[in-house]
Amino acid sequence: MNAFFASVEQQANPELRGKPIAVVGGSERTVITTSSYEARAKGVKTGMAVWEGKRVCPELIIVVGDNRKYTYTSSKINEIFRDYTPEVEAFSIDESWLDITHSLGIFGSAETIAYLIKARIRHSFGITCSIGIAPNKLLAKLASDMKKPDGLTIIAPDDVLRVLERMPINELCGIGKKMQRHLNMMSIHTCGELGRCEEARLTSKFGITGSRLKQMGQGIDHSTVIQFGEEAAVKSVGHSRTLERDIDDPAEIRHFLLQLSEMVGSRARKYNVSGKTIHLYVRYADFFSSWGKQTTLKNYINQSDDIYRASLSIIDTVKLEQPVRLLGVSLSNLKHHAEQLPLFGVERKKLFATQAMDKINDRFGSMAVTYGSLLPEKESAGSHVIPPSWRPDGIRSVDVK
DNA sequence: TCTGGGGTCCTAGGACCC
DNA sequence: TCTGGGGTCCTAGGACCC
Repeated sequence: MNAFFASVEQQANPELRGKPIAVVGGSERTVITTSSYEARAKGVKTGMAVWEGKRVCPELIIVVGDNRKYTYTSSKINEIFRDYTPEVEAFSIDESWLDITHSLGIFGSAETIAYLIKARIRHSFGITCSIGIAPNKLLAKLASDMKKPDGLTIIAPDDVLRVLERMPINELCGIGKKMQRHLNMMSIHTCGELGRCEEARLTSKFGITGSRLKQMGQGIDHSTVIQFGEEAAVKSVGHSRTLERDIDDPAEIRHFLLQLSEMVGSRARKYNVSGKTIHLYVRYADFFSSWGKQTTLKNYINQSDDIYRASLSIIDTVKLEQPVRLLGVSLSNLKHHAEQLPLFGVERKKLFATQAMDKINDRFGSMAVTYGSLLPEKESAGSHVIPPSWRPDGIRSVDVK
């Protein structure tokens, strides 16, 4: 989708149409997550602080995002995709891959399907998208980025090498700033040059990634489209929060750790996972210095207070050098189970209490019921996030071990 | 009033076991 | 007395994506 969050907001509120708008988060130190094309024309970019966006575009309209709108719209759009092939993989909330190899006989050509999809999305939701048609996922993604907004780009099999010849390497999904710099220093600037580079030269510098890089330069990608329900199981569940102001009071830090632990715990329980590695992340007030520490326990846990205790045990080993800007807690080394583990005695009672809490919070919003010590933060607590693991069908598949 | 939040994958070094 | 090689698990950190 093009400028997805901003487009959805402009549809929801006609007064925003045709105007420069920026969608932001709810907290004080938020950044711009998406801006409309009208705003982009003035230089507004994703990741900018709000004041920065206003500086380059004084008439910028700030809209606080509503993730439920976006997840709902995304689900409906993916339903449209599945009218054309069951092989649909959601890459993020606003991007999907469709393998239409086996649909061509029914609908005619790839181009026909693309036009049908574009028309239906425009008709149903009033938003535009850019579609890329190509022999594989790497090239389809590249093609979809070549014309925005409202694009349709086809890279035919016998056209691949011609398109790649002068294409800058950083246009490929997977080559970021650092990799671009490394390759540039090796005098590799275009995909054509990357594809022709001797493999040994790349592998000696990048290891197995080097072989993959050469293939990318040649437009080779053997990865398959992974349908809903077939995705790899989640590997970690985490939350982090930039605090409204920098803090150094240990009691306040513990307070936020409990809040994060509850957010992580409730989501882990919703996914039916527990984990035995807890990772704590701290960013200091100067923004640049930060550290992460992890600890691995003997047992798998997903109760909020267990996660909280583990994160305390980590932070207690550290002497904080500065006030804290951001705190993060994440749970990994996960085990997926079909249902809660059987427990006895106090643990069993605690489980029932937790399940009751989770049920209430599911219905009335996260943190409708929470730990007493978190009450002052009730309002700002669990904001609705869209993790990358978010899928139109709900959560990712579960591996039952 | 500087600069969010959710992930995955890869590498490197150390501990430990056989 | 001094020594090899395979493997797993753990921690820390970086690059990349949206």
